[in-house]
Amino acid sequence: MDESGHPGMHALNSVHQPSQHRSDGGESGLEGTENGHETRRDIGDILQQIMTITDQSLDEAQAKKHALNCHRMKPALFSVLCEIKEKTGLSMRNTQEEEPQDPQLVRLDNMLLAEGVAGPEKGGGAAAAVSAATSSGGMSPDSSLEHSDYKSKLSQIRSIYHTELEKYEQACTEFTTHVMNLLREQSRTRPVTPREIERMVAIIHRKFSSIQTQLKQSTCEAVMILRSRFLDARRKRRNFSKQATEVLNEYFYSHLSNPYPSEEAKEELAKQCGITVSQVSNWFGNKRIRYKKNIGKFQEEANLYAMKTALGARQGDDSPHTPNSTGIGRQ
DNA sequence: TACCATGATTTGGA
DNA sequence: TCCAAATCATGGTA
Repeated sequence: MDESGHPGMHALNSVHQPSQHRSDGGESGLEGTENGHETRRDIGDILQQIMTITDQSLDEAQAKKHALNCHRMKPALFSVLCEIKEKTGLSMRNTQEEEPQDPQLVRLDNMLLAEGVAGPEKGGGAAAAVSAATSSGGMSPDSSLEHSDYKSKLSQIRSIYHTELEKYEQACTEFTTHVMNLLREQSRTRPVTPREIERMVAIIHRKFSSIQTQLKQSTCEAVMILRSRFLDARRKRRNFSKQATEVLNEYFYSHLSNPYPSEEAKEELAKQCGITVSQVSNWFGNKRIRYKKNIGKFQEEANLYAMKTALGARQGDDSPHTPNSTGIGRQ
């Protein structure tokens, strides 16, 4: 390989062949280095000063440091050291960079977003859980208290999550700034390349990111526990109100020949009873099968509602009820 | 506490 | 997807 082609070598070349770059013989730079001997003496001199700097008092050392910083050879030497360091360090560290995004973190982020813990505050998870509960036919007015409890607990989790996240982000920023300042300060006395600073920042971010992952994980667990408690609660059976049962029974017995309410009828009944369409479907399913199994037992109830229906029909001609029948069968 | 009532869920068929 | 049938799980009551 042609070493002279390496960018790091330009600095050295400029030391060895000053005449190529500076022909004016000015004060600064490398005038007077007609051969390599003087250059080598210069470098040896600098190295000697660096080696002895630890044996000196603070004041002396500061003065020496200043003198070194102002030395005409310093930029060139520094540049070469940086190049060498970059070259030797890269091969070892390249493997650590450009890590793909952790799939677990992606899952956690998605879940927190879906639950309404991360991202903009909205109905989110509470609404999702409630909708899951209602779609399977579970939300009665009684559960509104549980719902508000769920929402307030989720809100607490959200608040804690955001506070902690903010703390971590602030700590990360502060620590990064501190380290960067430290490295910049050190770069005056030792070769620290900008890429090295970037790498250090990336390392710090990775460390803080792993802490954030733990926070996200525990937040997800808390949401899951809360959610399972809420969904378990929905399984608790609550009897419908007397009025709701009456409305359903009225419809059932007045449509005994065909007790299969249409989707519209179910929606209307659900609205009247303060229950969901699924609950109406469940109720009719249970009622049909139980009536069919034991018509005798339900006869009294059937008569009662038939009477009610007849009374209603006599009071108003526009009665919504259809004529009664004794047998169940789909039409 | 046992028993019955009842709402919800599961399973299998059309 | 809707329904029947069976079953589960809980509420209410004697």
